[in-house]
Amino acid sequence: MKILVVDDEALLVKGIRFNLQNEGYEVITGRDGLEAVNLVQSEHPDLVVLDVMMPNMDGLTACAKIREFSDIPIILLTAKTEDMDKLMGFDHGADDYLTKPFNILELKARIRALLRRSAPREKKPAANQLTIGSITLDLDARNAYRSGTLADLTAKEFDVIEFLMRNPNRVHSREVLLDTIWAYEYRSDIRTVDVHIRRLREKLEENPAQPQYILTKWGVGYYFKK
Amino acid sequence: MKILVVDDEALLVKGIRFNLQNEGYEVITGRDGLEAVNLVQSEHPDLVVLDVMMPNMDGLTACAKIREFSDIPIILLTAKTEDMDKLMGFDHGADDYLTKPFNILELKARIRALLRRSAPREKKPAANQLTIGSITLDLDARNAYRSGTLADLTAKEFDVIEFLMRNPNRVHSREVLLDTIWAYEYRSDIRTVDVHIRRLREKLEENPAQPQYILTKWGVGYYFKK
DNA sequence: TTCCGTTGCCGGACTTGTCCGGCAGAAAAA
DNA sequence: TTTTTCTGCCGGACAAGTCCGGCAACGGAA
Repeated sequence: MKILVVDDEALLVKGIRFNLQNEGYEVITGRDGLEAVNLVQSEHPDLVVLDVMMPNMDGLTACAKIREFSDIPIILLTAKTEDMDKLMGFDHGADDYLTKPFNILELKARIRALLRRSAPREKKPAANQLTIGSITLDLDARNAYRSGTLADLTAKEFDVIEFLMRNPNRVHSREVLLDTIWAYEYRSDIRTVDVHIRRLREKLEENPAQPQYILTKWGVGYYFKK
Repeated sequence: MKILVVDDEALLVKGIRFNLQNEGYEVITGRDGLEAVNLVQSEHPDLVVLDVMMPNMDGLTACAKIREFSDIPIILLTAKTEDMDKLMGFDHGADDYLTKPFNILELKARIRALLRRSAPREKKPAANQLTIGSITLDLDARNAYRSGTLADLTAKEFDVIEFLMRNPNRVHSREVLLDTIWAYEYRSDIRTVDVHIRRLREKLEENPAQPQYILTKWGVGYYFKK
């Protein structure tokens, strides 16, 4: 998550940056309203924190400008409570307001709440994936993950592990695997399966010598243990 | 727009109700947390204002309960600033927080901001464009931009990149691309896709030799990386 | 004419299949 | 039960095959 912080008080910006980075956000900064608008266009942040009083272009104008082309969440900062009161009477398109000096915990909480609300729209295309134990397949991207880290599988390898994971706890003979995965390609050597199993273990198992998922049924074939 | 206000101080509720109704909102009210949860389920309001200190069930618990079945915007009210500080440290699933006594203008402004964001149901005859990373498509003008500068794509090239960007992070085989993009035109050679991909990379990637968006899944096909 | 979509070709990179020696597990024998 | 035999599995190495990207060129449409 990338956050843009814009204020002409360098010290304040530095403090906010430090705190947000500790929280795991990526932070970019600007000094005035003009910069703010440009940075939103070029950097595509996920949220903007804007001071109201700034040189070049004030925060309210910048806020309106940004709203012309983006629906990104915006938090406005004001120095005085009186300004705040005036602010509240109108709809500037901002999503939240804070009066300086503010509690950094409060800023964090408000950022969290806004991101939580605006985030789900990106997640929507519900990841088409298949997870058993610590192994996950992303069926769209055709990627496999072991404990969250990407394992670089080849096309055939992915075909094999997908078939095994779609039919777990069930032993498949080499013949069956060849027939279904290798399909109508010419029927190759039966040991080919062994090699693919071995490579999958190397890439997906903690300890390939003692696999806990891709198991051998002696004298029969292979299966994926759930 | 229907707003649910829940607080055990009848006078405060009355004041808020009066103000919000003047603003044109429909207002329903409750006295404790249990009622709050039930009313959200039965009345389906568009937003909830919840006091933290209440009999029967406090506001935080009610908030969590509501979050189990609804994504409706929630504003929490606290009596003391100290409570507020504690509140801020955790993520309760609320969207906003206010300390009593508060300016009624501020409450109105926050309600307005939350409803604006959660009601994109009337939205978007606006800019018909599609942006991922530094690549933007203008679907009306059928123009593509790399970091804001126009890339001069041909018709087919635009068709290809549009399809890829509409289905990002998902691998498409050459066959699928030919079937969907070249559709009912006579089925041409499969390598045609390769050439179009190459030209798109030349026009849209910083470094076409090491593309960061238009990627190859070896042995499978191509995909657009988000 | 110029531009665009298509096709063929080639070198290099990557993947897949095969072979083989060694070893582990299962079955048979003691 | 323990020991022996044997079958099947594993892992390394290598060879064959496949795929990809770049280049060049052709034919047709604008």
